Amino acid sequence: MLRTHTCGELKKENEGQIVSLCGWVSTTRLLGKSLAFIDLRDRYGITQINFNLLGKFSENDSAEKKQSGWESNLNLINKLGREFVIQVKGEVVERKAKNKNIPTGEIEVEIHSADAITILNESKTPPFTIEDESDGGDELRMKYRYLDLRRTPIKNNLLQRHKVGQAVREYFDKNGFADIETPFLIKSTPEGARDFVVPSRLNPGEFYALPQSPQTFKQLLMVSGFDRYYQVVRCFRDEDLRADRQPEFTQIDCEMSFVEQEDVLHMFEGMVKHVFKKVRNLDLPKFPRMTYADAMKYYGVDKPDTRFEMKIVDLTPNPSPKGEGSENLVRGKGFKVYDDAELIGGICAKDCAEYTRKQLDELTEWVKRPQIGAGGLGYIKYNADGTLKSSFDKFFDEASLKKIAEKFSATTGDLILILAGAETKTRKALGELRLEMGNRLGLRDKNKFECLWVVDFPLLEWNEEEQRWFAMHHPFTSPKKEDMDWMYNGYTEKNSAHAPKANAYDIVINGVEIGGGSIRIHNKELQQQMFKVLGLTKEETEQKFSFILNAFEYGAPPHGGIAFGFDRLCSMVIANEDYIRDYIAFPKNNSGRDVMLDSPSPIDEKQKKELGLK
RNA sequence: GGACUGGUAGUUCAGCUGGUUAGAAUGCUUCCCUGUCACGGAAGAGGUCGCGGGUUCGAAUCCCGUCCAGUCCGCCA
Repeated sequence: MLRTHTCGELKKENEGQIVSLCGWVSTTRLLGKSLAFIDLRDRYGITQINFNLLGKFSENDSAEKKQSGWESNLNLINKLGREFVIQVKGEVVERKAKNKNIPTGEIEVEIHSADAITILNESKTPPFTIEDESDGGDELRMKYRYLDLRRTPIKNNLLQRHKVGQAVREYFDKNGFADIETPFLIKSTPEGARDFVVPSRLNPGEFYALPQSPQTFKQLLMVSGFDRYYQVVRCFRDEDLRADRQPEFTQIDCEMSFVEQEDVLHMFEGMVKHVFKKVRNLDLPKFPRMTYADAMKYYGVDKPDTRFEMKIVDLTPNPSPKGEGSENLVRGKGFKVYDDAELIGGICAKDCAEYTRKQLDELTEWVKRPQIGAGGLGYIKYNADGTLKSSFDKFFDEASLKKIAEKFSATTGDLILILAGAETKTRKALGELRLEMGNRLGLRDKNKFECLWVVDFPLLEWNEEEQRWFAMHHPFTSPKKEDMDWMYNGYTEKNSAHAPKANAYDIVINGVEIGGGSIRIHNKELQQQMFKVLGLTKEETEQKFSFILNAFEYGAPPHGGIAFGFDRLCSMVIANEDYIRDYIAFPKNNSGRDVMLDSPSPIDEKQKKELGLK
């Protein structure tokens, strides 16, 4: 070993020891001609080297010897640049001036001669500073990712990610789950995301697909009798990227046999709790359940951020057959927008009645952006003096406004924001507005973790454009028992009004979808019927899915499972954020490029020919 | 496929209602400094203002196009 210790472990107890350290020169500080400090950094920390440039000589040593020793010391310290890799041998001594900010701050390693330092490798000046707060932009940091990974925050993210992974494996092992690998070179299937595809040299003109997830394999493993399976596995989807989406990402893929939905929720809630306990020492309370319908109704999304309330209030008269909200508070006042709107809804922002015209105009512009797409923004200010002021005063008297305010349980000082328009779009816009207000009011607390299960997802959605049904989760999801009849007789209806519900569930933390799963179909006839409902012909079904249909003929057990986005789970557990690139060692940029490798790249003609591509 | 924001020194940014020699900080180089730890002080080098075209006496600045990056929408079973 070139070192006896790491740069993070020397403490006062080590005083007097002769040690050898290896690491990267973080900074050098030269103070005059006789004293220099070197911050030596490795994965474990930083240790200060105290370099006495005058050297250590006995009285008998000649002046020339002292002079040349000093000169070579000075030469060396001037030569040492940032990120040089060096080995240092010296004595651990207590510091005269201690640094309370670092764990090794009580000691330093003292050296007197250039001979104590071996340059193991030189370094060019790095293009950005290797510090906690780097001056480097994203693109540059990605290009020199190996340098970025030297920075403490990113390094810690990866080490914490390792801990999350260990906690996951520990939990599964303890609960009898077997880690079984599944292939990467598989078959392209319709439905779902776009496949990444790999040409086959041995079978010219034919292609493998990379798995979007090991879905069918894990089901086959259930048929094989491995009743508890998991895998931390790479998945591939050729879709556009986002801050929380990479073309290759890691799933914690899980499946269990002989279970019902409740068993699955219980088991994997346990896993998430275990991870939070192990990594952050947090004890999470039991995760609440919310139906998909309620999530959409009160939060405008299927992944509500429940760290704050501000639920959506529906003002549409007779919005549902049950007659909820049937009281007419908005129609027939002469305000055409509300008379015509399919949905009128709003949120109540606590203590925002003081919002200025400028702030409201800004919010209006915000909701009118094409990404949100609202036509406009209505508001009611419940002033501190009890009066009410709205953007539609022309049409509403104060009593009417008061009634609306009551519906929101608003009190003086509150601001009610109202959107109106087509139902789906408006509901979504309200959800976005709610999150935006949550941001502005600082309600999305970084120290808070609110987990919940969203359950009872619709099994299928009618797609108007393609005039066919789409599986909301995936085509292997089983319908709820009470909707079984629909699968055979109801599906000819071409709208989502009576669409069946599924035994499908998502786990959501702070408004981020961390994982999702379902109880699967394990019956061949039902699976065939599902493909039929989805518009696949018999031939397509046979060609694409015969393997799983065949398997179902040989005693498939009832089974269900879940898959977690491991990258998202990590970014959430480690930093409570929704940006995964800093938790992946070598991520890709917005256009799916690896800017370090400059990949993807063209291949040469010979290679293409060999693969049957030309 | 679309919306928005950005692209100026090695780096992060300012300058952008057109007009001297395009600035700051940081990094880099040299010198000074014996307890620093974001060390301090002095000096210096460093620029195809993303690219192409246009308007103009004159463009980093205005216009058009284009490329790249980021965030979002669509998309992501």
